[in-house]
Amino acid sequence: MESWSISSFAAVWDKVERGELKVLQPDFYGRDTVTVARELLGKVLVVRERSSLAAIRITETEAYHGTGLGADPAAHCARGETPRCSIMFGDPGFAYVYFIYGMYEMLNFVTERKGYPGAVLIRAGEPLAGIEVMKRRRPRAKPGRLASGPGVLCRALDIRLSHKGQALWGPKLYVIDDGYEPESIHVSKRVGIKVGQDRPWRFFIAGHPSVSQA
DNA sequence: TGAATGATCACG
DNA sequence: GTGATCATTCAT
Repeated sequence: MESWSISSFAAVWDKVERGELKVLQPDFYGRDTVTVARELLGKVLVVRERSSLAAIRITETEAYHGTGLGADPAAHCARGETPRCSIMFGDPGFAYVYFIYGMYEMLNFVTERKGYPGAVLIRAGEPLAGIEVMKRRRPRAKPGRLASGPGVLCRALDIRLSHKGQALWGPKLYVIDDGYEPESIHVSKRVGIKVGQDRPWRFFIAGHPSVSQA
């Protein structure tokens, strides 16, 4: 679809210092989870490698938040703070990564104010940079769908459990606003959950080839 | 439609 | 300690 000409981290940082790219700060995440999920569409996730980087443009997200009676039952935090989800109760702007189905990592961004739990699941993205290394990690995937799904997105970007707790403004993970504005954002029920289907908290860029469906 | 595959959590 | 569950993926 669209290519990102930047292929080295030095080039990214140069543009950040010149104000052409903006690294999202914790205040972006420290708001209502559903709003953050919607506004993350079109932002660029950069994973810093040794001397290069891998990057995707976020095209599909889901919101999970709340705890206690009446809270979103699909959220890990719904039944209170446990070792796995305690980071959701903490400061916003950090990665919440968990392992599921014995096979896949899932990448989330912690939202809301400290004390109230929330996170946005990053479900899909359009490959922008580091495409060769992503292909090596997912040799059977079609080029435009290297990160089309929350599990394979982590595979393509080599996001591991060890990334849990990483800040989203560096030095390993960066979420960047490069000025791109999605043309049309659609909303739907969340995918792959058995409860909480009444909440329309999935957001995606309409018609984008990296998204599973409309 | 179901197998793969293991961390997590609610029990006791 | 144990068993059910799970915000998935891919091949059948």
